[in-house]
Amino acid sequence: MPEPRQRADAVRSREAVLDAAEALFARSGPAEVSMNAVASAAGVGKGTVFRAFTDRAGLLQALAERRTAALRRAVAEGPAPLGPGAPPHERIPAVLDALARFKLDNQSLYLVLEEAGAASPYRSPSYTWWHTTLRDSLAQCADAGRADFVAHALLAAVRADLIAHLLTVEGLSVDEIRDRLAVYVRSVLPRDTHA
Amino acid sequence: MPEPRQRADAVRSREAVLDAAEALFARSGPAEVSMNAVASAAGVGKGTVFRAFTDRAGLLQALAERRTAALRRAVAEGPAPLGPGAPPHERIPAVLDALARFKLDNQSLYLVLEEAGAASPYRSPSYTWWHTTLRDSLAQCADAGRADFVAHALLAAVRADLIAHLLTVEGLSVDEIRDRLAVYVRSVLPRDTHA
DNA sequence: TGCGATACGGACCGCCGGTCCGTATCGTCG
DNA sequence: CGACGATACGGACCGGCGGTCCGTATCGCA
Repeated sequence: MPEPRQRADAVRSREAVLDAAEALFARSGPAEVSMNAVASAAGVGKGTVFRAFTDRAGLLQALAERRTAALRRAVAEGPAPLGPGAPPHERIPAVLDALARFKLDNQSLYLVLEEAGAASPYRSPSYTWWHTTLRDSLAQCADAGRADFVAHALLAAVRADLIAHLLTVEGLSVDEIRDRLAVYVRSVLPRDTHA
Repeated sequence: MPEPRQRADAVRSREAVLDAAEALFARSGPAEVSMNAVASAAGVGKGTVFRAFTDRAGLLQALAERRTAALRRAVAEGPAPLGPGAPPHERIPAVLDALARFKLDNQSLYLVLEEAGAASPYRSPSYTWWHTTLRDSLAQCADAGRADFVAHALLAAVRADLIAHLLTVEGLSVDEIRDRLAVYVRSVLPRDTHA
C-alpha cells in the first residue's frame, strides 16, 4: 500500500480547517465550538471537515498533535533539562513544568481535549506518549514497579481543568502554580537521589 | 421564608427519579443515559424530572450527594482512622483509600459526575468538601502554605477516569491500585512525621 | 482534451437537553 | 364534605448538536 497521495484541494481544506479550529478554540470556551462553526469559519462545508478528520475527536487530536509538536520534540530529542540526556531528578520536574506552562498557554484547547466525553483522555496517543516518557524517566529513579502509577499521578496533577480552576477560581498566578507544582513534584521523587 | 413544604406527589416523584437514575447509571456506561431514559425508567414525564432537579447537572449532583452520604459522615464524624480524631499521617491515606474504593464501586456514576462538560468538577460542592477536608488534615502536617495544592494533586490521583483506565486498560486489580495509591500518598506526606 | 477518481457542500437524520402549557392532583379552608 | 386555589404532571415541542449521504464540481493523468 503505497500511500495513495492526496489531491491538492484536500490538503488545502485540511489546513484551512485546522487553522480555523485553532483560532476558534483559542477565542471561545470549551464546548462552545461546534463542528458547524469550524466548517463555516474555515469557509468549507461540513462534509469536508468530517471527510478530513472522521469525527470531532479526530479533529481535536490532530489539533493537539500539531500544537504540541515543538514541545514534544524538545522533550524527545532536545538538550537538558528537557531532553533525554538530563538526569531524571532534573528532567522530571522540568518536563512537568514545561507541560504545565504549555497547558496554561493553551487552556481552552486542553479543556476540550481532556474532556472525557466518548473516549477517555487516557487512551489518546498524546497522553500515552507523555506517560511513557515520564514513566521511563521515573524508572531510572529507583521505584521501578510503581513508576507507572506515579507517572499517571503526576500527570493528573497538571490536568487542564485543575490548572484552570487554580487560575480562575482560586486566583493563583501562573508562577504560583508553577512553584506549587515544582515543590510537589520534588516531594514525590525519592529523597536518596537528591544531590 | 418558611420552606413552602412540598406536595406529597412531588416527593414521591423525586425519589422515583433518583432510584431510576441510580439504577441506570450503575448498569450502563457514562454518557449513555439520557434524561429521557431516566424519566421513562422512573415512570414519569420529562418535565417532572426537570422540575425536580433543574437540569442534568442538578440530577447528577443530587445522586452524588445521596450516594456518598454515609462515606462523608464516616469521614466527618466517625472514628479513626477516617474520622477527624485520627492523626493526619494516618487519616490522609485512609481517606484517599476509602475514596478510591468508593469510586471503584461506583465507577459509572463517577465517570459521569467528573465529566467536565458544562461546569468543571472542581466547582461542585462535593469536590470542595473533600478538598477542604484533605487540606485541613494536610495543614497539620507541616507544609501549611502548600496544603491547598497538595490536596488537589492527591485528589487528582484518584479521579474516576484514571482509576477506570488502570482497571480496564492496564488491567490492574483493585488491590494493586489501592497499593500503588497508598505508596504514592505516603511518598507525598512529609517524612519527618513518619513514626 | 477528455475521463475516471476524488473531494466538495449542505440538506438531511436521529437524538439530545431543556421549555411550555393544558390538564390532573393535592391539600386547605369554609 | 365539597369546592377552589395552588402546585405538580406529562409529553409535544424547540433549537442545535454530531454525523451521513449523494448529486455536483474539481482534480490530475494520459
